[in-house]
Amino acid sequence: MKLSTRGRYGLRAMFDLAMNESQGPIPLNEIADRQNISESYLEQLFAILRREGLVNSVRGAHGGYLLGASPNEIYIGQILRTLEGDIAPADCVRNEDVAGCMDADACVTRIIWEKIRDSINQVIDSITLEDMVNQQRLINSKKGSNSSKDDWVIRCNN
Amino acid sequence: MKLSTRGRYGLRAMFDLAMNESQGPIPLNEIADRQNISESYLEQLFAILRREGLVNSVRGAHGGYLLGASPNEIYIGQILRTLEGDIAPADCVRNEDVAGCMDADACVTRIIWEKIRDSINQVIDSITLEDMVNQQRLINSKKGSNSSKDDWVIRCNN
DNA sequence: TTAAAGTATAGTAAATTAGTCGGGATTCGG
DNA sequence: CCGAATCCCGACTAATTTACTATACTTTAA
Repeated sequence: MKLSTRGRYGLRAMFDLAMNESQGPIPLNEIADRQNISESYLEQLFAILRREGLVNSVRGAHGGYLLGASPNEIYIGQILRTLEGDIAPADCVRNEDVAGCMDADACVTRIIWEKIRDSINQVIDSITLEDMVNQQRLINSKKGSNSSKDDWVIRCNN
Repeated sequence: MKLSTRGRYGLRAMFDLAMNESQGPIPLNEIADRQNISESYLEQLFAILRREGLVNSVRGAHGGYLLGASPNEIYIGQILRTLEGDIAPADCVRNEDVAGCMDADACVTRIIWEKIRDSINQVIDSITLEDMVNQQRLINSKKGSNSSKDDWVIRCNN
């Protein structure tokens, strides 16, 4: 019942972009360094995110990636779903593989999976990247003067 | 982000026991047949459930398994957690492997994982086996006279 | 005594995950 | 125009996890 690294790394990388929005295009190696994620793996993830319009790319020297919309328009649900597919505890409650669960209406466990799915979606579809950025800045300001530029960097791989 | 078969099969098997509570000990091969789950795999799951006290076993001929408590005392959260460990989208928000996420308080993604975890737990810790049984009987009664004894059997593997 | 059950542990095949690798195609700065 | 910095693409692979299977018990009712 864990998210895969796709979703977890992807969210961190998008959050990284949001924190650096004003800096122009951010090259992947910067994100990879800051977040301690393999650059070539990130390339895969960003290819997916780009197809979905969640990021824009700028090719060539001094290129990099930009958010595809303002941080307050990007919900983390979009990010996670793009990278992981529908978030659900069982296949029979994913839109994708509507997986012929015959008699679905009469299936009590299905009702449980639906409730779990819906409660997850309610969380991830109510938080934007902007929310995350604001929360991070609040945390940093509370830490006071000894906060460095990279205080917001997420070090662990979760 | 799917539950494994351990949790999914386990819940169905426990629900099966709850539906048949009055029948005395239920042997695993009955559950395996009804639920279309490998019997030897179920054995493994029931070994875990037994250690946790969620079921009691009766050995020997005419033996089988009984619920370890009344259906209204068994929350599906207990079942899922016993078989899957803490339900959480990332390791850093599991009680089990408190996995040294240094600076955890300052980690914004962690806050998201916590919210997801909590919303899932709220669902699974508010539903009992009795709730499931009641809901199933309600569904069956609505279907009217043409309902057979095994109308509640879950056929799909989700 | 025998057959129907549970108990325990090890092994294994399949699937998924989490990457790596190699070679392009673009673009900027000099 | 050249070369370095970048994104782009697809195939490949290693590691892990999952989902069982197999084997060899022990216990108990009839």
